Amino acid sequence: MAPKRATTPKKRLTSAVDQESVGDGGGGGGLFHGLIFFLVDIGVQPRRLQIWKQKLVQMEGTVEDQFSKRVTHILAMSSKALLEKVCKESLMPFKGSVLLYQWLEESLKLGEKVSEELYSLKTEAEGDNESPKSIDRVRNKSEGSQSDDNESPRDKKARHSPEHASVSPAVSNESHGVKTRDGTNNSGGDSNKDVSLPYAPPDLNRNITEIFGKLINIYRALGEDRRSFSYYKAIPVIEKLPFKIESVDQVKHLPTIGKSMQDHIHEIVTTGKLSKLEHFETDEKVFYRFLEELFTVTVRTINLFGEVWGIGPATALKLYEKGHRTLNDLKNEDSLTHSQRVGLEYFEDIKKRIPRKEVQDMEHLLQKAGEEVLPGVRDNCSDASQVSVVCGGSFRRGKATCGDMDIVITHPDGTSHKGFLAKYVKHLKDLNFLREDLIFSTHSLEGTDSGVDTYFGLCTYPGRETRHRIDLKVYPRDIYAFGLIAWTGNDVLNRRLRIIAESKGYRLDDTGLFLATHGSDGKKGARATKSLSLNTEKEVFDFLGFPWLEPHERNL
DNA sequence: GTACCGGTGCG
DNA sequence: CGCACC
DNA sequence: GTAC
Repeated sequence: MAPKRATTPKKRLTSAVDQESVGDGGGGGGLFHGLIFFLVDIGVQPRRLQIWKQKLVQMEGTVEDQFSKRVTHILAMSSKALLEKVCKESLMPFKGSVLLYQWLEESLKLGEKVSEELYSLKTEAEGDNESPKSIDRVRNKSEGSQSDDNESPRDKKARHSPEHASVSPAVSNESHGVKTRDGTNNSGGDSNKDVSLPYAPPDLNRNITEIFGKLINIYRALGEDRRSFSYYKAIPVIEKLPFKIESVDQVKHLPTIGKSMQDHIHEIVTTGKLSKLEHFETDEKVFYRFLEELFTVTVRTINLFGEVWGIGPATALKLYEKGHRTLNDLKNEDSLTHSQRVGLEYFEDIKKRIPRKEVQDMEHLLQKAGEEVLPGVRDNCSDASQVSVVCGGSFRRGKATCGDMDIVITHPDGTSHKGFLAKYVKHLKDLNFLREDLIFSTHSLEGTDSGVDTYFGLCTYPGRETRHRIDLKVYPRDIYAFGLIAWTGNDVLNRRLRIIAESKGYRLDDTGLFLATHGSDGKKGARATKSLSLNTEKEVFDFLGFPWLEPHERNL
């Protein structure tokens, strides 16, 4: 039954922090006496934020939860984060200081307020006289973290392929809602302004992130997911830095960068390489004394096997131990599942990236095919009802090439989606568009589960034979917004949204937003609790109190 | 010392 | 169940 | 490998 109506989340940021003033060994003193801070929480780990607030208050500063005239200092992780929180207009008349958090860190470290010069985010009076050296450098960062592909380190077989064509400015923005025949957006409608900003991925420090990227793969191949994940988290942190790292001191206090990574960074900036990585790449044995016995292995082979769709670290290792050494060997292996066989057969194809243009063509093809399977309400009625087919994933985020296609489907009438996928897949096979199946699951018919139907498979661009990975997801209209968000990503954003939801007492996933029922409610069978009803992406963002991001702004 | 991102299909 | 995937 |  109707779960308690959720009260809208409070807009307040975390309130004044527990003032349990910590002892603080030496008289921290009133370093920040008289200063009034507004902290932009975007892109800051909550824990970190909390610590900073605490410090500021300890040292007699004041922290405001809202941006106001009283504020003398704004601190932000980046200019982008800043603008998400404070609009440019209100910033212009602002006379105080706008600084990077690093200013605070340095000040805390040295025990005195360091010069604001180097940390200013202020864009001078606007218009003509641009800021001095202040910062144009900061303007574009965090934008193009070229975590090219899509998602987590887990998935997507970490193909480190180049998509470095930067971001295509021509972001097809589609609509966030359900497309209706006559082109009106019957839902997602959000701000339609298509701001094609001048992207310019900063990417100083590529020297470091590239090496860390390799370590991610290596550790994953060794089954050390945790460690791998640590590097994964560190990369975006480093990427966002507005300067090129030349000394370890500059990264000493960054989150996710601890002792070891500092050492690594030190070695990289001084010698240009990382001996640890060299070892991994050349020797192939030795390191991991404790694993040595088990893995008398070449990391490469395991890595390679693991790149086959359907084969993960465990299976890759098994296959290696069975004596296989090449992909060709695997073809004779009986134990492979159907999916793995398909993944193996089209190994090279699947790795190829798809040009944006082609994805767009295929999106149209898919939309058309959808309408053929499920003809919409004709007639003149303005409210035509038509199946909606949107390509999410990196495509929707505006990337120039895509590793695969994530198709999110729904129907405005709220019922016609049922049973649609099966017919749709059949039709697409008749069109010779879908070529091989990987996974096919349907729930909409039984009404069990949340009613999402899913298909994973391979498709081809009309007239060609190259296989591309494609996912089709059919959502009931009422939870469509959640599916669209989840499948548009990126994963960093998804996780941030989830965490925010949790902090507000909810659980968020691609099938909805639920009151965090504690423990009891099993989720099998018909869900006991229904998702809160939010019709558009915008509504979800708003509900969570997260600043709206256009799809192409979601490459966090 | 220990947790770290979560949920689902397949075999 | 464990493995793989998103 | 990092943070609690």
